[in-house]
Amino acid sequence: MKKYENFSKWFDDLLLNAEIMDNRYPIKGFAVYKEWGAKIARKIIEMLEKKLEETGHVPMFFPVAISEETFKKEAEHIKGFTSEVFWITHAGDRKLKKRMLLRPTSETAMYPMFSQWIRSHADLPLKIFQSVFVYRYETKATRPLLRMREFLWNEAHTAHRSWEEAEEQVKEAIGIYDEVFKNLGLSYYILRRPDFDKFAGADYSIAFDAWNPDGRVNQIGTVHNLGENFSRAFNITYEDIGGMQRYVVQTCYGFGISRVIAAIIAQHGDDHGLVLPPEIAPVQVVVIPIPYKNLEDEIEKYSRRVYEKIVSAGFRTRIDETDRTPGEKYYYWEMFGVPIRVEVGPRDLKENQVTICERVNLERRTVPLEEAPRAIMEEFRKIEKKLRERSISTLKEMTINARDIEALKEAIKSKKIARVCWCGKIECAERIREESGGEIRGYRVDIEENPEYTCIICGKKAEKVVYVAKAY
RNA sequence: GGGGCCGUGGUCCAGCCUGGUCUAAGAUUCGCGACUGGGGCUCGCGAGGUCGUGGGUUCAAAUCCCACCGGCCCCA
Repeated sequence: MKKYENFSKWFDDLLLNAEIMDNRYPIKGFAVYKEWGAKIARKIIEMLEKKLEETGHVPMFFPVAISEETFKKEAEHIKGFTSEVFWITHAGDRKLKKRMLLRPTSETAMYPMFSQWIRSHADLPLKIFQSVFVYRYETKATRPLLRMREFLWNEAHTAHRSWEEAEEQVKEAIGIYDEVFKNLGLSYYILRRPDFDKFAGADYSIAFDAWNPDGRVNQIGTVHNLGENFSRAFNITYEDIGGMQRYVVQTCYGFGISRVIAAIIAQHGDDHGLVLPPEIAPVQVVVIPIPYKNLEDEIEKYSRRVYEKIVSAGFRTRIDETDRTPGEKYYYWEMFGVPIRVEVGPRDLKENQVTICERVNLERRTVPLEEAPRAIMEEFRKIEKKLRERSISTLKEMTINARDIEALKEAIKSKKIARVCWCGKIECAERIREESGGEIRGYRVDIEENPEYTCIICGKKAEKVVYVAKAY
């Protein structure tokens, strides 16, 4: 399996072989999360929800069904989503008088409740989240994990007293996502989307675009400042200290769990299979006994001792005592991305040591059994560092500074992300898309970048440095 | 939105153009046994297929035609 030769096939094969997801479910855009995928998803959710709760967000679960009437309250929002809504129109063989829909996102499920819950400034800020499946009838080609009609995400929704408070909330949200993504070793650009590409109903949107080996960026998270757009539509008001009724200012942000799994696979995986950051690996350490003739019993006994030692140090550990050959087991567990393999053979038995092999570069070293837990912990830190650094340098290599249209076309064609100067006009944005096939994803918000050139299309003064790429 | 390619045991794939020799070949996987054992070893026996679904043409369809479902690629 060659990741950089045929990413699409590599990715699909890996999903199946590593038991992440089985895409053979007979409905387009729907698939099964198998054990490995489900466990990874749960670990990611755990990491994220912990951070959300630490920053004052509370968990809730809202219904999947939304009434048509409620859904239609915010004009821009409907425009953005209506073409991809799944409708509930029948109950048994009776046609419903009032249609319902499956949430494509939960603003319209939540905000009518917000307007009942929020009475005074003392009820603010309100910060809630849920990790749920949402439904969008995608018309473009669906892809497992990357573009599904049912996908798993975490969405948080907040309400505030003022624009300034909401701005602070946007920063906090970006910080939370950035920290979780960084802990997973991912790299990406944090981009403010151009106005024509913002979330339907938002004042502005900021998104996390992760790199992918095929050059198509993967939007793994978005943060929106909704202003008063929804609070006016849903009449969410509070009484301020002076006794005035005011509209709340809202934010919402979505963390694409399915897409984060895709990014982990795509950025860290290699020709041997998955490479998982230790924190989310369902199995962190696998013990492989290497039996030799006439030494089977001793090796078995010793490798169980090794296993007990590692388990009791708190690592998620498995011992592979099947009768396949050691080499087969190496390939097997590498496929599943287990960060550390502990090999236990006659040499180790004799020296009272173990051989540990890390997944990123498949480098081995031997350590005394007593020191194994400490050495494993050390390797975990190194693995995390190596993954992060490798991913960052790939993102750098993938980004091409394109001065003119030819360079832009060449960059997109060769599966890169182009960095270009743009005047801000929509006509020029359209030309960029038509000429190159990539779209403007936005300008960076983590650092300030000043245009070095004029607009790549019209040659007039450039307003922003923007990033252009194909997208999922 | 427009165009093209594809669908055959769990997986990969031959056969299709030129219908009959297909009772569908091979590899892999899986089960049992032996052997081996520090990177996918080897051997024996065995299991596994409504040829995506439905309809049509024909004496005869995996093969030709139509529709649908599913997958992939290119263009917008």
